[in-house]
Amino acid sequence: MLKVTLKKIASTLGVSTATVSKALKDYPDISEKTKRKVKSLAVSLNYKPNSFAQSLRNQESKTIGLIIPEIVHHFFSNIINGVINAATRKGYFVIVLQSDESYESEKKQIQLLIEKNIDGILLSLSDKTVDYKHIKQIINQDVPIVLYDKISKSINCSKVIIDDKKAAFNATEYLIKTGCKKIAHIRGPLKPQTTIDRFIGYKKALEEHNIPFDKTLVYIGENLSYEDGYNLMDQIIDDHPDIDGVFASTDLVATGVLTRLKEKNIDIPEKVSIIGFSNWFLSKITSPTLSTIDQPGYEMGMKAFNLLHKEINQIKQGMPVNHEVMEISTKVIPRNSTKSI
Amino acid sequence: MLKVTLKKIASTLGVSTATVSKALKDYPDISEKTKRKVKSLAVSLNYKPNSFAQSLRNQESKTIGLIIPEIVHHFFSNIINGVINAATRKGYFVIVLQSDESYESEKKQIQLLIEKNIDGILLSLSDKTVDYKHIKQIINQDVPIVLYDKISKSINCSKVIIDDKKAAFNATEYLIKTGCKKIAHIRGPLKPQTTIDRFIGYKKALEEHNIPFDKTLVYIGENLSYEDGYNLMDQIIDDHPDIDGVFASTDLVATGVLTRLKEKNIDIPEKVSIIGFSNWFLSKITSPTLSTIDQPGYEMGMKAFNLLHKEINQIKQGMPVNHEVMEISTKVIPRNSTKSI
DNA sequence: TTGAAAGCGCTAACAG
DNA sequence: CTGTTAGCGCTTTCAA
Repeated sequence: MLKVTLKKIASTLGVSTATVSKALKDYPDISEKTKRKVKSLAVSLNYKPNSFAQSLRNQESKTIGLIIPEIVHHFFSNIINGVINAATRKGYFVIVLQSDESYESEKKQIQLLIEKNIDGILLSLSDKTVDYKHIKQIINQDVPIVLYDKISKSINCSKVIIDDKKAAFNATEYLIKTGCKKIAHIRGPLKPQTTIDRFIGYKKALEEHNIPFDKTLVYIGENLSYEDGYNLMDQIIDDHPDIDGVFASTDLVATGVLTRLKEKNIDIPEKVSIIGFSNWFLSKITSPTLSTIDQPGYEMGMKAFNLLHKEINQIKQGMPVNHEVMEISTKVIPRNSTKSI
Repeated sequence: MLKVTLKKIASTLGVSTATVSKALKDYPDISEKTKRKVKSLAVSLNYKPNSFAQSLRNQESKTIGLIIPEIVHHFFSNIINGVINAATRKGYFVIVLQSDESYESEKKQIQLLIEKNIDGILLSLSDKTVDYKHIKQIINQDVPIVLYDKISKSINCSKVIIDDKKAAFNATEYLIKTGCKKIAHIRGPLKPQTTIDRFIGYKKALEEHNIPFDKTLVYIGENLSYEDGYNLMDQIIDDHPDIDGVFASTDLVATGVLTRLKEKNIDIPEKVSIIGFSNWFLSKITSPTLSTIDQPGYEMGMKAFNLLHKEINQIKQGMPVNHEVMEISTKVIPRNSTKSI
């Protein structure tokens, strides 16, 4: 099957390519008759505009780049889903790239996307990203960018985030309201903002409810893995046999905690209550089911794309871009690993 | 920051764009001196070739399309991961699209990708896809396509698949070898090839081990969901109180089965053994842990991309393309929901 | 060793 | 209402 171009249509119809181009786009200055002729021939020849030529002319590709720290991850795959759905709806394609939580590859991916003349970038900072030169540089080049989930306050651009402090506050408060008095917290590594914020939220909830903060109740799960939860639970019980609640930074950790408690025949939630974070798929199928915080990845992906889209249009129309920080609200999902209020 | 083009470099250096272009690509017919001059200016000006122009000239975008039935799914996100990694390594981008298991959107996505002049397509058929005109059409247009996972034998193109029959055979045989004599099978809906093949494998294993096939032992889980497994287990026990093994079509179903059995205080694996399919993440954290079949999505994604890449190159070089069907091997992952051999 | 020129396919300002 | 023309930025042939 040979290529059908404007030129071919023009020549077989004995008109100019300009006429054909305009006719197909319903320009008002083309007669109905010509439009009909052109369109019907275009259809019968199965004409498809060459997107490269269009991009070259219009300097836009209708494609954005999405950089994900880790694709195989329930929360992030929900984000991918949200982004792609929002983008598809607006006629955009999404190129997905993985930074693997590495600073180096994050830099490289951004570089690649810029070279590709992408219309905009959606990025979640890798845990290991320490400086932001690479990002500031692309902002200077007027490439629209929106940060989602893992962000940095020192970057001046639009962002979509979860209020981790508030979410952690709510999780902890929920435990308190169901009667817990001595609540351990398994947090992630020291650096990432999300772990810090969740820790702060935990602390604040205790304070507001007049429970003295005890730093020996805070444990670090380096990988926030199932094993971390499983192993730390032993230590927690050793250190504090009278513990009655655990707020874990992720559902995975919480599941490890839960498994270990069951093995030790400690009743959940009667003796120890557990609340996780993320509302992963698996929290619905543990036994008992896991109370958690819903972290709406799909919505976040949608919002992030829509924000980016707005900026792309603003820049295209030469309007001033006003950056926006959008906060997605989270909520406690009560299940059976906590007592009822 | 203004755009740096070949023209700009050429004019500031007082040479032609042709020379600049060639110098940057190390053409042998350019003097070392000019090359040095050109290259150093290009670097200091931070020159990036315009990818639209390159694509237009070369008729290739170094971008492929990946159509996934469902992004938020452990197996498929592994596939995405594999594809993206393999593609990145070869300098390709991956546009990800979701068909949502709908025939209509599958058709539309393919259409969009073709219009985008993508270099090739990776596709897993949606469950609802009934005819293959849309796919045969793109094959006729010489757009390289590789089918992965859910395929159809009546489409003539390269494919990457798992031998579901063999895998299901192995799963069932494993149950038999660990002493099971009366094995139920929870299969998926009637149409998709994968469910059919898994059913066939199940049946064959029984036959080869002289266990008469009993069709009342085959149950259908319409959605292959946790709930399906949970609910069907009641029925299975009612119908066949002496059941001693269950081969579930997915780990999710198996987890439902497992939970229900535990609730009924039926010992796993002593009284009833369970084997799932896919080696989802969750199979490692149920209690008891779930024996299953490893379905290597990552590897599948890699292989699928590499196959596509080969075809892209063959077509580019005008070579004849020989389609290839690649079978990824699976294996039984023994865990604690089955007895030891 | 270098450059002029054509052209990939499309769009849009302008002229007729 | 239609066509001419120029050009987006790059590559490559051919001539100098």
